[in-house]
Amino acid sequence: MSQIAAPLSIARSADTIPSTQPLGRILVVEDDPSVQKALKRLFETEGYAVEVQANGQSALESFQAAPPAVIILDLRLPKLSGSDLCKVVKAQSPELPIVVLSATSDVSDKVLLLELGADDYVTKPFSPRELLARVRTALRHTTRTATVSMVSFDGISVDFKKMEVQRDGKVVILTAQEFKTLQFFVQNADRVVSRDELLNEVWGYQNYPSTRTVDNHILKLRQKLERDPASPVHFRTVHGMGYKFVR
Amino acid sequence: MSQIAAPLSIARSADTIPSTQPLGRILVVEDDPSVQKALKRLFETEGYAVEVQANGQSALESFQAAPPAVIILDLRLPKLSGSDLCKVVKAQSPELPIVVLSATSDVSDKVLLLELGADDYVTKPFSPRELLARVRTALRHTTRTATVSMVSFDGISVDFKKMEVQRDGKVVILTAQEFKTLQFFVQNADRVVSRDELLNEVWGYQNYPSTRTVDNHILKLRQKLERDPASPVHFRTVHGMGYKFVR
DNA sequence: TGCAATTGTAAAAAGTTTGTCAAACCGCGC
DNA sequence: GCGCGGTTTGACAAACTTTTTACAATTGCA
Repeated sequence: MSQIAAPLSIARSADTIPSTQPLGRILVVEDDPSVQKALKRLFETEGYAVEVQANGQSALESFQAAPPAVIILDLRLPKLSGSDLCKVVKAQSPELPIVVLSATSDVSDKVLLLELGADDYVTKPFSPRELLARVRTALRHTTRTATVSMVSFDGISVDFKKMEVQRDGKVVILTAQEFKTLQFFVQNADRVVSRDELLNEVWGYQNYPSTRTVDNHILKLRQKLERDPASPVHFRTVHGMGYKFVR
Repeated sequence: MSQIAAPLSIARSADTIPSTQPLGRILVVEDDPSVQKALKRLFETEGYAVEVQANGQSALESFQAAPPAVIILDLRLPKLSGSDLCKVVKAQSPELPIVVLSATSDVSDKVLLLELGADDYVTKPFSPRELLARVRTALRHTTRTATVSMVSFDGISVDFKKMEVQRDGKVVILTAQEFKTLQFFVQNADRVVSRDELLNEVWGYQNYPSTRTVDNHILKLRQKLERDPASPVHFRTVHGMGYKFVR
């Protein structure tokens, strides 16, 4: 494991707008400008939206204005210490994952982190990939759907664990995005959802494809799941509003 | 890199009682009150039932009255030392996983622990998430390993005890990593697992190879086990999501 | 009825993810 | 230090998905 900061990802250039999956917004709280810069670049190349705050006070304000998906937190901070910030945030949003960056000496006490409510920690110097992996794990965790793992209606059954859909006993293959869309619809059955809401919830804050994209996905879902795609029963259009899923 | 993490989860609040089935009861044996409190909170927010005992003697009594699903054990304990407790428990219930919290990362200590019968250990500055991960792994381990030590399908037989795989009666040699990967797949048959999950579960918490590594191992498994590696039946790709093992 | 806005549809274009191979790397016993 | 398996990485092609685009069909309303 000889990780040096150098050749992490050459694949995507740092300044192209990442058009990848719905990752989240990351709040980096760090006062050292060079670390700031490195972290910002690291996460941005991976497709996250990054906000950097240099001190605890401003970080707290930022968090309260718009909570991010994860916080990466240096423990040594001016104005409001990392541990205090951690406590405040955890009191307000227990589910928000916090990854602490610390110098080895800071964590002489294992109690500290637990009490703070931090979810994970990485000691400096850390490998970029390690930090990424931890952030991803942290995200996956909170995002984990603790809801039902199967639904069925009208001869269609959806198994969220297997990520498999069957119609009349035959497996129907859905793409990742189609599956996610279906999942959202199932979880929001009988409610009218706007295209914008779908884009936000299914596609994520990062990507803003044109709203026509949504229509196309609905089209595919209808073709694959409706008995008569021309007159859909489950994936209904609500003209001028959006769509409504009915079991 | 795409995370499957669509932001559509229903977050579970920390203080609501989880309405899902109980994950299991954890016995925490720890004398430091602040660590007690922190551990209790940590596991309870994750949906476990937690019982705390401050010394070895009372822990032993509690264990005998009602064995928990896992024991988390601090080695330094009053009345009855952690290592003694460990021995007694393992003599009575060899299957009960014990995760030891140890103060030092001393190697001889680790050997000792494993001799005691502990299943895993976490050394001093540990991240909460890491501890959680180990507890989960420990739990999964007993529930599966206890039931199956052999599987066979489609002319392939896997013997977990002997660490041997045969295809059509002939021994197929797998490397350590390949075997672990296979084992994980077998234990999670029919479920879609992401590359990140594989990295975490099979490669472990401290290793962070690139996700390309996973693909290569899948490739090897296919070459060694599938009848037609070009169109795999058992090690299926689920595009955009990960892989799914089907018997 | 007619008009403007909205939605359906299919196919092309753009973009991403995965399969595969060869080379680099790492730890270990000689 | 040297070679040896096993493991990881990087590159590129192939497979597959998603987005865009263009046009047709439908809807709601004056």
